[in-house]
Amino acid sequence: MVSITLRKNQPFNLDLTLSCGQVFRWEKDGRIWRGVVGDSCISIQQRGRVLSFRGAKPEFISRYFQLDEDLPGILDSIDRDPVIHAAISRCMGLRIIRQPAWECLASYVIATYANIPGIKRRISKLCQCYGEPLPGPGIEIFSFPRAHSIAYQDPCRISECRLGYRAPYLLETATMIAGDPDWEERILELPYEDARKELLHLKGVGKKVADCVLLFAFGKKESFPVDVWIQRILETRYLGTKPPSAYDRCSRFGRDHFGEYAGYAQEYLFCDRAAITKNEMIGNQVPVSQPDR
DNA sequence: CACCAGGATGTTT
DNA sequence: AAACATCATGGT
Repeated sequence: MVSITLRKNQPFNLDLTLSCGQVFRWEKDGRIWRGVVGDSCISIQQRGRVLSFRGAKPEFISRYFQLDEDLPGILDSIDRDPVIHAAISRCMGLRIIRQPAWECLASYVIATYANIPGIKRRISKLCQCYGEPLPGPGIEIFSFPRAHSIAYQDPCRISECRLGYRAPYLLETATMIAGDPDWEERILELPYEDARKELLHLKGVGKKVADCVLLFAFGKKESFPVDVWIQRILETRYLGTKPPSAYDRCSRFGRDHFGEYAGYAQEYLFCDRAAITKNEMIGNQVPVSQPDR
């Protein structure tokens, strides 16, 4: 058991960070969260400013949860209207996790047009079918499968994972990635727009999935993914429902309105989506200037 | 039982 | 460019 003591000016909320739907392989067991990152089975709990964990070194934990990022500074920079202000205060301590790139990519290809419990179940099954058993006590725990395992191993078992129409997308993208070992380094070095174009070549990767991968795996914090919830929030609280709001309009608005850390704003809005969309009070809309491009 | 979900793709206007 | 149908599955 190892511990990290968070600095006073470094807010962190483990529960929100692991439960808000950015990662899909963590389960809470009492006070303890258990999950797999890379080849490590990790258990971790938070008591106030103390993080206690097994299965990983402090540096690994710190990088995974991005504890070195200046969260107060980031939140201050995106705190530009009453809606995001309320979300920030309700979700204080939520951090964006630095995910392994392939796991993030594959997960969000699978995640399209499904709800979070269903996504978690499918990913769990995918790990059972194609992952490798990890050393540990008790029940068998599997790593997230490598791309070449999914691409070249028992394609019949894919049906067990109940991916539906996403299965061929995952198989094709896994094949592409398995044959392109340098893809992660290459994309990492590209700026947001260019990296996005690269990802969009992959099957099952559209704008939203690409933006999620850029935000959650490649550290592009200006990325502003727009799913149905974010679109709903923008329509009801920011942009109104005038034109059928296209993806590009919403995403560009997010980056223009919230700035270089728009991705954090997106994640706080998503985390607070239930509260934001509950009161359908008209007149609660944020007055914003919309540059029409 | 309806309706929806961290959408992408291919086709038609 | 924008609207549309379609896709498979499970949650609520």
